[in-house]
Amino acid sequence: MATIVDVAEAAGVSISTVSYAMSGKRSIKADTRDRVLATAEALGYRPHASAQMLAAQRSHIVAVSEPVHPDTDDATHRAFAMEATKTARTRGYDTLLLVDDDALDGMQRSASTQLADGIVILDVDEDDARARLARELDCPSVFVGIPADTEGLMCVDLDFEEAARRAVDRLAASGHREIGLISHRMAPLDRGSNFIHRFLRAFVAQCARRRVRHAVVHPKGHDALESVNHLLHSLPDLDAVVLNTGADVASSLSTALRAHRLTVPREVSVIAAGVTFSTEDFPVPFDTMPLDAHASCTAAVDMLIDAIDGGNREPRVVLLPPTYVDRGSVRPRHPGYPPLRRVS
Amino acid sequence: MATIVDVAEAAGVSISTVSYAMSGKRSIKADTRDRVLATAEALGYRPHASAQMLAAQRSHIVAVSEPVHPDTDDATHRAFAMEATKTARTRGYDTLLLVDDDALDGMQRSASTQLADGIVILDVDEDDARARLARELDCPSVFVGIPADTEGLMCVDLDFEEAARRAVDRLAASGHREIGLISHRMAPLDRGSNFIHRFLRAFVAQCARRRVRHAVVHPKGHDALESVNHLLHSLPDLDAVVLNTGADVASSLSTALRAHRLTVPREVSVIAAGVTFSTEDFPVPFDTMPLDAHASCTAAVDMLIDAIDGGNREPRVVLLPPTYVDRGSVRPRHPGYPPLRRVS
DNA sequence: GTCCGCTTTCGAAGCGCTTCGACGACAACC
DNA sequence: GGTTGTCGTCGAAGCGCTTCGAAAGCGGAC
Repeated sequence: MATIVDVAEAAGVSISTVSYAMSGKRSIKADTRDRVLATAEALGYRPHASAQMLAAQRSHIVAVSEPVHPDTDDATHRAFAMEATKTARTRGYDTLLLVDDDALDGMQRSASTQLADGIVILDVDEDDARARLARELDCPSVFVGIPADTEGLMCVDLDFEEAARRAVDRLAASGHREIGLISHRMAPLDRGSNFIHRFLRAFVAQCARRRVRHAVVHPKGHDALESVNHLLHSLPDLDAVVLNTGADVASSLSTALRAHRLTVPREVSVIAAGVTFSTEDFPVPFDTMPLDAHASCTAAVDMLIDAIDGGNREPRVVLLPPTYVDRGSVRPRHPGYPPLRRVS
Repeated sequence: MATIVDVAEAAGVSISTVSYAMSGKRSIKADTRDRVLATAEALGYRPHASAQMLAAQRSHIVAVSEPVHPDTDDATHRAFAMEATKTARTRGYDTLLLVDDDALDGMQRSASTQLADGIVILDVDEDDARARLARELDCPSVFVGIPADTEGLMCVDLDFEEAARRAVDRLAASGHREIGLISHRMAPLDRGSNFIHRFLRAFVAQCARRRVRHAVVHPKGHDALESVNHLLHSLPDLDAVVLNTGADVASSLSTALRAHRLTVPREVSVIAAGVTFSTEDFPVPFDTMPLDAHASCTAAVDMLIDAIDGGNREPRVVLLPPTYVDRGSVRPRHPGYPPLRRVS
């Protein structure tokens, strides 16, 4: 392995010149710089990561805390880990994976040994032990998700409340009067997964505000049929369904409705909100306000890096506005109702 | 942040004594050691990771290369990443996640900057560019999966060939004469995903050897019905199905068979082989030879660490013998057939 | 009393890089 | 001609740890 000393000798300069030529932190005469870079290239020189970390007091590594629960949705889980890693990489950072058994320990360890410059925290619960730890650590961390107590934290997430409100508003405004929400299963809800609660509360509140009847169901299995049965029991004139659930349940919704002689959007309008999967390939695609792992992770990683490099550790909560993708699964209920203005 | 110097001063010893007390690499008088450790504890001393790496010339980090394809199975993907990380952690190593865009670059980078001590390579294709790169790098790497050319590589995987043979043997030995294989979709197969090929080839060969008729189908959608239709077209007297496919297809198999008035194991025996999901909670659980992410990753990480710390870089291919879990989904075809001896 | 060997501890030399202060050369200015 | 400033480069001091060789202290053998 060639070291900076080898490059310096081969190029006939001092090691500090090599360092500055490579980092660009001081001006170096153009031909010296070119010669140094060419020499480095020729020798296959790659700076030694730990030497660089030690000298620069910066590891260019971020830790990603990603707990796994029995009810974790694999696709979502993976998408967030991957997107966080990708974004970090484009910013010059590598990512260290912290798994659950090790969540608190791992944060503690990577922070106090200064292995990581910062921490991204995924899959946040309403009452999350990692939030308490994050406040103590003097290593910046960003939460992707909003715990109940955000005091002193930096958080980023889709604005689930706004997504719920927009879904209800859009349905109410186009004349729907009985809206069913198919939420997530009880397990993650009980655990306190933050966004399910946020969506649910905002949905219920907005239905009250708009004076539309509503019902909520938490599916048990993978099929939507049981959920649809439940909803129709509470709302015999069900005319809209909002989905904030997994791909399995969502993909079987049309079939489940058909079992009751209901079709989308003729008898029932559907909006999927805050979901990671795409409904594009469904037999009947649904209007969607996606939970975009890429957007969330990019925002989170950028905030983290701004805290590391820019020193901006101001606690704050950033809510990303939902985007409404119209796929024609919402149809006005009253004949002659003015055509909908396309939102977004 | 307390450093080793702070601990040394507070404990009234030299820094080398602190170092040895903590690492145990030289004997230190018991009461000195205790005093040092107590002081370190009291000061909240954690050795600085990069300083340790630099001095010891060892990062205690392994990189995990995990490409993502459009056809990647999320659950499997996640299980392997998590298990690799967990095992590494129990051995004192952290894991760096290398995502696809960055697969070759990432390996190159983490190896040549000595950021990683070794590399675990997941989701291996038959013709994998990472295999070529691994041969050049002087950083040890272990493949979880077997590429076509294993020259100079260290590889670990479930013995898919043996799993296929055992499935066929067991079915043939209990009188089955028409075995259908539901394999994976075409996409990963075309891409060259190594284990699908290995299973497939061994299955076909063993059917020929045992003189049983066979047919193979690659499902298109998530439902098994279409695959069952195909199999029944080729094998009207289908009496057994071997599954080497995803959870979606597998979970709908019983229903799909029922559509043809076939039940498991009455008319059709079923064995799932080389699968990551459990069939335990299926309405009809299937006999399974699981692809155990934990076992594979443990073997791989241990092999890697033996290469790093033990210096054992001998190229080799380790095939993990399949375990047969009997759940009663295989029933002898001929009345009076001697009861099966439990394999496994 | 001397020498040997053992245990326990220390000092110092790195590991490979970054970065600060300084220095030499040269041009510009009064 | 001296002063000032700028540019390009160098030397050396770290960053916080590991590890090697050696020294100090001590008991036992001769």
